[in-house]
Amino acid sequence: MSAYDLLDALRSDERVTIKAPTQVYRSLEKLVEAGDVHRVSALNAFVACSCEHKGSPPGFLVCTACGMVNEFDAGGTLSVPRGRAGGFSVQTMNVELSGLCRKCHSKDQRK
Amino acid sequence: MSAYDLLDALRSDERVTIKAPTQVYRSLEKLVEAGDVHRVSALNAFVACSCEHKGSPPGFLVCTACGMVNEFDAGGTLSVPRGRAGGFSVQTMNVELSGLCRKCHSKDQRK
DNA sequence: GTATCCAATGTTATATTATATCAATCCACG
DNA sequence: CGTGGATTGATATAATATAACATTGGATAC
Repeated sequence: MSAYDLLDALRSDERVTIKAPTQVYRSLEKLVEAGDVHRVSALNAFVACSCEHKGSPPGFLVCTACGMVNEFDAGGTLSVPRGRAGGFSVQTMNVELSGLCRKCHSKDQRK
Repeated sequence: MSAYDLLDALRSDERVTIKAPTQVYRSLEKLVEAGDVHRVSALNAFVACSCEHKGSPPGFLVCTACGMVNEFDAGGTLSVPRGRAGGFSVQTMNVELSGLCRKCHSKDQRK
C-alpha cells in the first residue's frame, strides 16, 4: 500500500493521532530501517516484510494485473549479492520482477 | 535525469516544441519500450541505455553519494532471469543496487 | 480533390508521492 | 525546576505522474 493509502487508513482510526504525510513517512522510514517493512520502488509503495529473510536481501514478484506483491529471498538468486562489484560497494539491493502471478496468468490464457 | 529535468532542458531548446510533462512521459515510454532508455525506479529517473545488452535485462549500480548510475547485465547475475518462478511469469526485471561507487567509496574511507 | 477517420501530438488541469520548515511537546540530565 | 536535544505534530510546498480533452496530420475511401 502507498503511504497515502496508509494515511487514509490511519486517519479513520480514532486511536491514532497521525494526520499528516510527514508522520507516515517518518514511521515508514524507521520500519524500513528495522527491516519490518520494505519499499517497492516499482510501485512507490510499501509492504510488510512477510518472512524470515531479515539479513538476506528481499526480492519481489509484482503482479501487474492484480497488484499482488510476493516476497522472495533475493540473496540466493543474485550472484553478486553484497560486497563489491567492480569497485562498487553495494549497500542495499532492490530486486523487483514484474509480471503475472499464477492466477492472473491463467486468466490471461483463457481469453 | 528525471522527467522534469529533461523537460527543463527541452524547454530551453528553441528547436523543440515540447512544453508539458505529458509529452515527455509519452516519449520516454516509447524509448523505454524500445530499450533505448531505462527507468531507474529507485530514483524516479531515467537513463539512456549505455550498451549492448538489449534483450538481456539490465541491472543498475546507483551511487547514493554522487548519483552516478552504472548499467550492468543482470541477466547473467540473476539465476531466475525470465520465465516462470513458482507459477509467476516474469515480464520485466528491475535490479537496482545502491551503494558507493569506487570514487565515493574511497573518499568515504579517507574521513 | 476533399471528406472522414484514426493516430499522434499538444494543452490544461489535476492526482499522487515526498520533503522542507517550523512549532509544540517530551523527557533526560544537571 | 530548567534547559537543551530529540521526537512528534502541523503547515506548506516540491517533485513526480497521469487524466481528459483539443488540435493537427495523414492515410484512405469516395
